[in-house]
Amino acid sequence: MQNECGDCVCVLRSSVNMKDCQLEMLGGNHTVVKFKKGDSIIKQGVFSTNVIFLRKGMAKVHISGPSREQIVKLVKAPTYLGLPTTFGDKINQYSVTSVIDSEVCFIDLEVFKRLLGENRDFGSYILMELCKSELEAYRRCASRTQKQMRGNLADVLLEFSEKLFEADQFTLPLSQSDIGNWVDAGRESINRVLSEFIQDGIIQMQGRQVRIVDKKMLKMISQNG
Amino acid sequence: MQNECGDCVCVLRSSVNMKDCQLEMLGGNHTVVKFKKGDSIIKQGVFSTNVIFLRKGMAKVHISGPSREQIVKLVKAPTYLGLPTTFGDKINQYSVTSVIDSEVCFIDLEVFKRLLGENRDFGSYILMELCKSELEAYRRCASRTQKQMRGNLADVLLEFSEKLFEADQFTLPLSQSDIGNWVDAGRESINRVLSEFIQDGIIQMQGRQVRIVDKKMLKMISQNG
DNA sequence: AGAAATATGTGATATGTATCACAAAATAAG
DNA sequence: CTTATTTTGTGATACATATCACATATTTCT
Repeated sequence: MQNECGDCVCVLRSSVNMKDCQLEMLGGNHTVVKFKKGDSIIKQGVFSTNVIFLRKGMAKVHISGPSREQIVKLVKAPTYLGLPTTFGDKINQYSVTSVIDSEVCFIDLEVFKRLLGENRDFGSYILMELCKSELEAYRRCASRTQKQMRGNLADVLLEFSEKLFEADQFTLPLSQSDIGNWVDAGRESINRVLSEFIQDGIIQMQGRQVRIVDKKMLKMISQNG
Repeated sequence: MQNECGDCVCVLRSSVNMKDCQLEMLGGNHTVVKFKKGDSIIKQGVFSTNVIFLRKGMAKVHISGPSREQIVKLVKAPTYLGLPTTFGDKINQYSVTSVIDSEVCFIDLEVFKRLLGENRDFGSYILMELCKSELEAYRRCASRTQKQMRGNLADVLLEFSEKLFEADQFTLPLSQSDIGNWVDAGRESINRVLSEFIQDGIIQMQGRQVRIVDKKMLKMISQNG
């Protein structure tokens, strides 16, 4: 258990000067849970008293909009999940669902808050993280609404390739209709553009296995909207 | 000067237990500046070392997107401006421009950080604010992209009326093309829908003076997309 | 006060995507 | 293994909005 927790915060420990006693406090107040692909980790509308850390895996953050479910972003381990929804409101304001098998660490909110107070480095680390994700949210939103489908889909493919999987070949963890909910497009349109990309020799696909062939072209498409 | 600063943080002081010595520290390290309508308060791409507090007035937060300037949100005093852009990055990641004559308080970043560390209440207050604005950003983005123009414009009018001016009658601080940049629409479309609303007896307008006549109908339009 | 720049009002047309309607695959469930 | 259920593939059509093209106000500047 302690051991697990050492791993769990090791990412932070490198940048944050965390005392052993604080690590122990954390170790004594957490639970590790496994989630299978498709399982709900955080559910919008439900009361929450835990800070959640994604140890392994990948998850989608989504919020219910006026007419459909909007995917806000995809995140991969290691990262905190739903800090805004935990601190900003007692009731979860969005959902998080694992898109591949994942492992999650629940930390008691009070313990986490105490830690924030005691360890200034840790506090400013969390503050920074929040700021960055807010900035990212602004950028994404502007980009999504101003580009058209081809550009947005190119962005998604590039994000999978460069940020999430860090490979030219990967398995899409989302269905086409989910991708549609991410980039504000209909499922059919996603399918059509994907076909175009294959036709044009930009990507290859078999099932959900994607291979990016012409990354330069993808970046071109991403840029000119 | 001290006096001014007492006002400046009075909003916080009510909820945050700030010691007099901390107030003084703040008082000694700030500058109050006036901005006229249209002046740039924070400029994207510029190096920044100040936390900025909007004492009086109203400002638009905007970010340059792939093809045009995207207005992210409108804020009114009293509020901090650009915390994410100050903490998240040394270089401003978005711009803030006053839309009516405003008064702004520049606080040295280091002093602000020290304050965050020393005063736990203040720290968690700021953390909360950040979380809330991130949640708000998610909600807005989902709403904007899923609703169509009439719904979005209704939202904007309601926001002016209920959140920003707290009155049924007010003067639009934005041009129609700015409103377009806010809700992702062309200037002409905004104009047309505005005319429709007038025709339908939902609002009255003379110049930029707006009077909301049928608020219920506006809310209806806001909801059904 | 007069000139220049910016903001509004309104038609006609173009265009990207949504939506509907099915068929075929692929996955999950019993 | 068979039956449901969810995904994917593709055409035809509809529609909301962008875009273009002006005319007219209104504000700003000198």
